[in-house]
Amino acid sequence: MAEKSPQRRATLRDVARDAGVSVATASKALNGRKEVAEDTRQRVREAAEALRFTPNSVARSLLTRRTGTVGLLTGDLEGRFVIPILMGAEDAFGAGRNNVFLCDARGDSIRERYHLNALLERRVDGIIVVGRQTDPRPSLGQDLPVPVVYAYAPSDDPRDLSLTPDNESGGKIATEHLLSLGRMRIAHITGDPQYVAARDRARGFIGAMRAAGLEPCGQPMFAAWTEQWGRDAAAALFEQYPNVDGVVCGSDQIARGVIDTLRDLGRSVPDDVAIVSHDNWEVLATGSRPTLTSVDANLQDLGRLAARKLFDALSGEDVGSGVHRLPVTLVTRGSSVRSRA
Amino acid sequence: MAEKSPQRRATLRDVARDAGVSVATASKALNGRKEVAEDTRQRVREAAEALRFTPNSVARSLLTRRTGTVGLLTGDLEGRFVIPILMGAEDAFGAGRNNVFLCDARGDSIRERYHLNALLERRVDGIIVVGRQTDPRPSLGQDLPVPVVYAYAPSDDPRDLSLTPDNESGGKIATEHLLSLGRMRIAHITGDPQYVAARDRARGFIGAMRAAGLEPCGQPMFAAWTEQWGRDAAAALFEQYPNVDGVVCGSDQIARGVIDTLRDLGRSVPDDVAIVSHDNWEVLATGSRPTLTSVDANLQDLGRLAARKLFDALSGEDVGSGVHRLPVTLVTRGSSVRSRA
DNA sequence: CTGTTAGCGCATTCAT
DNA sequence: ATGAATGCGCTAACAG
Repeated sequence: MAEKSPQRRATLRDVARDAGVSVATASKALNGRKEVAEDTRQRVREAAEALRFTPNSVARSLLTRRTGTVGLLTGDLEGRFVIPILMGAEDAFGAGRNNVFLCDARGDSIRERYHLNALLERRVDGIIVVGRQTDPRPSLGQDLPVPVVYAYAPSDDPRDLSLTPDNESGGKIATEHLLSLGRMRIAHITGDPQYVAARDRARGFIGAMRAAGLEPCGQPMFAAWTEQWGRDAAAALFEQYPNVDGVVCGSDQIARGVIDTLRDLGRSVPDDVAIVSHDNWEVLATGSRPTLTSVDANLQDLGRLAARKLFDALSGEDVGSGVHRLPVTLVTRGSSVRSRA
Repeated sequence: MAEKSPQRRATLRDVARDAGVSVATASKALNGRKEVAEDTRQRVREAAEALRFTPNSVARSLLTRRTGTVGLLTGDLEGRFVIPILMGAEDAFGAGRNNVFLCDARGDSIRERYHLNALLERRVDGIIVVGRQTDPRPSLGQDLPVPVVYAYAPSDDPRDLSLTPDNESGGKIATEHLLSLGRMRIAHITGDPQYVAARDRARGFIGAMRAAGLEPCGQPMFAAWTEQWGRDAAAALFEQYPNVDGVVCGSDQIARGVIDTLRDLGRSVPDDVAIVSHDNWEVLATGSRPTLTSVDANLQDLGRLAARKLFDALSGEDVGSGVHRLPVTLVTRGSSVRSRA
């Protein structure tokens, strides 16, 4: 591994000394300020290079009262939805001079409080709170000294700014897609009814059906976000409604299960039954046979936007407030439209 | 969202003033130093509370030359393997007073250099480099002023400390598991031969077969880490060797594909053919029918260990060097042993 | 036990 | 164009 440097790292003073100038001048030279002679600047640069000088941003922060850091407070990293958001945020920051502190509270509110405090002590310029469900979560409060943006899981306080995917619209476009393909006997199999996401999507589904003047085939079937439930639900569904020709699934896992059962039943996807699902989880959607048409929540964009909102806030603008529902997109694949192979 | 605090945040001086003591005393009081009268301490605490004082760790860092931060430099966050490692590291740090800077270089070495520099400017106490493959990656160099640990992807410089899963042993225990079940006609279907991981596992497989005095059914089949390849390879395999009774798969995705084809062929898993795979990717392994027996790389442990090694280095110990191959574990499920349901 | 003094490394006045 | 001085907020050494 890398050697532990035997002596102190070079400071601006060392550079100044070697370049034969004052610290002030050295500072100006390295920071590209105009009021410095070109040759002086060059000398300073060379001295800095020779000493492998790395400016100490800790000292700078102390002075400027800006650390250029942002805290990312998440409930759990396992969460499939946290990562893309995190990537989006990291992406937006990575381009600039900011860095992200990652804090995983492991779903424990005590630990969250603890991490929040740590972030505040570190003088982060702002905080993004990322939840793993779209259910509202407790606000961190209004009296924080830094701006906060909530991503995925909205805050339960409308004074906060929250960004979350528009799941109702997701259920809608999924259903409209099937309708546009001429399917008319459509059912909805989805996950845990405790999740707002499940209920939102179901609402979108029903709304789209009504708007088309059609009745859904049975009530939306709620249970779990698993392949197993997809298999079981599909078996029950096709027993009761053998002529269903389209299924909107609440998740890719459920869709995989549904397709599995349909194969057992000898029904062709998409010819006999077209399937649309949610989440567009790459590994599930593209590994499936046929591949899955799925609604993508564009989480990376959501993360980017969250970061951008924070930037705006840092430059003095108001962050805004309320829950913003961000657009989702349909990704069409083989489970709804037969690919010409 | 949270208000931007109108005025400066309270400083230790404010606290000292309100408590009627000097800054030094206030500092000692809050830091729990012995040389302070209990009632004084109490007064200071109350003043701090009243002012909602949050110590500025930036100032403290400047003085102590320790930031209590660690950089986590990763190639790409999408990577399925990065997250658990990251969780492990965050876990190990989260317990203490440390925080993690997350940097995603997006697979770009320029950006990696850029991030590395940023981390150094921020005076992180150490760095963990996480790659997405077990193939060796370029060292960051020996002349860094902070300790570095490489996780998952080992450094190509033996002077660095690298932690990576023992994939050869993974191939071995997977195979031995099938052998212990009495299977004797075993084949190996795996991923991209460019990956060291694929070759290592294959070596483990062959070694275990030889050790048992058996010949593998055909050469290990290399191609891609996808379900599609699993399906295709299985079809080819069982055409040529219809009596295969066990398959070691290079990944859970491949295993899913293999099982898919076996169902088409009317072969029962695990009765006719037992399957073992690698990665133990929860969503794939438990969603499968039957569920997948899979080799888990214990990546979270790996991340934790990496963090711990860094700690040791920070306390002056030598980090050590060389590539350390960490133990992997077999998780037994329904694809190799019929569950009594 | 408490207060005074002295920086940590840097960017910014304000002189020169 | 350059440099001396100041202080960001805190802790450590020392003196009382």
